Amino acid sequence: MGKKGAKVIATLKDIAKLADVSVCTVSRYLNSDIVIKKETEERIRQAIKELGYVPNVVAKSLKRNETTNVAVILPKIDNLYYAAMTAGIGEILGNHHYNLFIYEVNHLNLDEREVLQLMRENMVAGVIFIGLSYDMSFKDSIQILLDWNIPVVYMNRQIPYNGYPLIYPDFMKAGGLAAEHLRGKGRKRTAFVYKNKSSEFIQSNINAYKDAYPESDELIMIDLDGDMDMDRCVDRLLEEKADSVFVLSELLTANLTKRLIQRGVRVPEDIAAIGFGYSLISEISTPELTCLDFGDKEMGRKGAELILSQIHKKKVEPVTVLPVRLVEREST
Amino acid sequence: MGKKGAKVIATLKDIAKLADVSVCTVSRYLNSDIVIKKETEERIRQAIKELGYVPNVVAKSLKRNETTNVAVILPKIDNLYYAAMTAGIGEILGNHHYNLFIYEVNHLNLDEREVLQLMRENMVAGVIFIGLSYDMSFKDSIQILLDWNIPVVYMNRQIPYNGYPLIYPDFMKAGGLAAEHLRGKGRKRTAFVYKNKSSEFIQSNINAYKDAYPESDELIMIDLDGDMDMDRCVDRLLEEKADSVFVLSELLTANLTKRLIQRGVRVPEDIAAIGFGYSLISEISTPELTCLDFGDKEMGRKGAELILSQIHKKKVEPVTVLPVRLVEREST
DNA sequence: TTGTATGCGTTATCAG
DNA sequence: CTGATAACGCATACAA
Repeated sequence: MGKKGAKVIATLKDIAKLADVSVCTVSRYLNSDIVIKKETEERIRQAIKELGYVPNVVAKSLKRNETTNVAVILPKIDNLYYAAMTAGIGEILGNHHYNLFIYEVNHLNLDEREVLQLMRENMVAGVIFIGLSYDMSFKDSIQILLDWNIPVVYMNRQIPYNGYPLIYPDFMKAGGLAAEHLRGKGRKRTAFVYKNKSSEFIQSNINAYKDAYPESDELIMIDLDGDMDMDRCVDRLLEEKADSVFVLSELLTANLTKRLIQRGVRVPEDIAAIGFGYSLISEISTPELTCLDFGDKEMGRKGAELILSQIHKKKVEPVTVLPVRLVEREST
Repeated sequence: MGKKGAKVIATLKDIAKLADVSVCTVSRYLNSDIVIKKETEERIRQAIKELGYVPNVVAKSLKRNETTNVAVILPKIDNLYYAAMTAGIGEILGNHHYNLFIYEVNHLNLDEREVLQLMRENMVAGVIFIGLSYDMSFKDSIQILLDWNIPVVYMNRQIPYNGYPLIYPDFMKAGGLAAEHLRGKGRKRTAFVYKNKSSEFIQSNINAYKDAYPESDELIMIDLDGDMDMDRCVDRLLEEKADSVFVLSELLTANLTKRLIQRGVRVPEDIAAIGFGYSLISEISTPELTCLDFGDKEMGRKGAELILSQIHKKKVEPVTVLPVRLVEREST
């Protein structure tokens, strides 16, 4: 349609012919390492323009045995936190002219080994894993990528160093920030409310909390699993005469706060609420929620830098811990 | 380290040698079109296993002059709607063993032409654009992809057909659903509240509304731009004695509702609120918001199918309009 | 400063 | 049923 039927794709050879030089000279011009005579350069430039030449990075990748594609493997892309991390990753990658592959493992009907094999089949330059706190996925099988010399970054989970760089927010500090904040508000009977968290994750938060606020009462632990629904959770809070909740999820904080108010409990007067996570959820809630900002997007940026450094054969820190921030709002 | 120093990557040639067959036989075995003698097949299988062979899809792509990578170009990935669409796209692509590239154009410091060139450089099999309603990006420059024989789908915007398939929710129907709903609730003085929408978009919503509810009072139009902040918007609603608002954004609906309640207006008793968009925002809000579900994820799925069909040289509908659903909750 | 020749790993076209 | 051999588009060692 456009110009003259099916457009044929111009290659290096075509422009070499048109510019009356060798393929190799054109390649040199494009990758501009070596100097070229001004005159021939002009002919090449003309030919490129005339034929609308676009380089073929697939061929280049094959030849150079490397791509500029980085893969992100995550549990769920339509989740504000993972999306924010992904945005940060994409920003840095874009700045460095790298492309971003997304693999949402929930959708992929493949086992871990197959997903990892996909990475190598596609010759990705590096892989960033975004981990769920209650999910052990890939933690062990990742080794195979290292065997294949594919750089890896593991993001958002505090796990022991195991040969690939880790980057995660300072979850320990989070517990401490919450503790100090609630102490400042004169709260002593705090409940930990959570769902789908590993016991190590819970325990380390408890420790951080107690360290920062040793004179607090014994923590009331509420795991929202099967039997324990939101209403029973509220019952429990009232029975225990809790004066505050520390919820390990922003959405859970919003839902719990809403339920408390429906049940006639005043927030923060009767029970103060503070939650994990800083997105529009805590801002939309009524009352607006005091929450912990884990800097998801910044973590994405930093993680991308970690993967790029490795791709460029630079040494990187084994473990990067990012600062956490407490955002005070109405719910405390 | 792993096994024996730097692991060498096995190629077809290597397994051919080990299995004592020709390269081409191995290739045939892998792509299993033609039948192979049982015995040699077994030798090949053995060799593949022994050498841990993984195919190189970059080489394959070069040879076959096509990839299995689909690009999604969107304004912002850390946005619930676009993320939901992306999730739908990824689900279908994954099922068909296609990979998903993400290009967040806000981040890319490139002009449109360069972004499109990126698509061809990387030999993507197809491109899905996710459009903002107030953004004209790429609408015209897309033609160049068609010239290059790269299939395209344009998602989430109602624009005139221009040579590439369109898929979007039935925005017209949305206005109608809202109108019918408010009529059913006996509301007559409705305000349209919006921000960053094109005048065509506004106008077509007005038309849809009036068609479905002709006996309604004249609509009160409130554009939340520079001067018009949320508080002035509330003032205006009270002055005009509005009994309902139809907000063309879910987040805006949540914020407006919150502000109304802070100002002592009862929702829905004094003013009923209904908004565009169905995500956790409307569920978290107090009161929970009646809203219009545009089926973002499903649109993603359908869009992915559209691109796959084109890649496989099948004819596709020029325009696909997806149904919209009204979700009734507390705010009306 | 430029050209020739080779190969990256794969598929496809021939023969055998 | 199987095997040479030639591409695909590009980068590069080596010559000139």
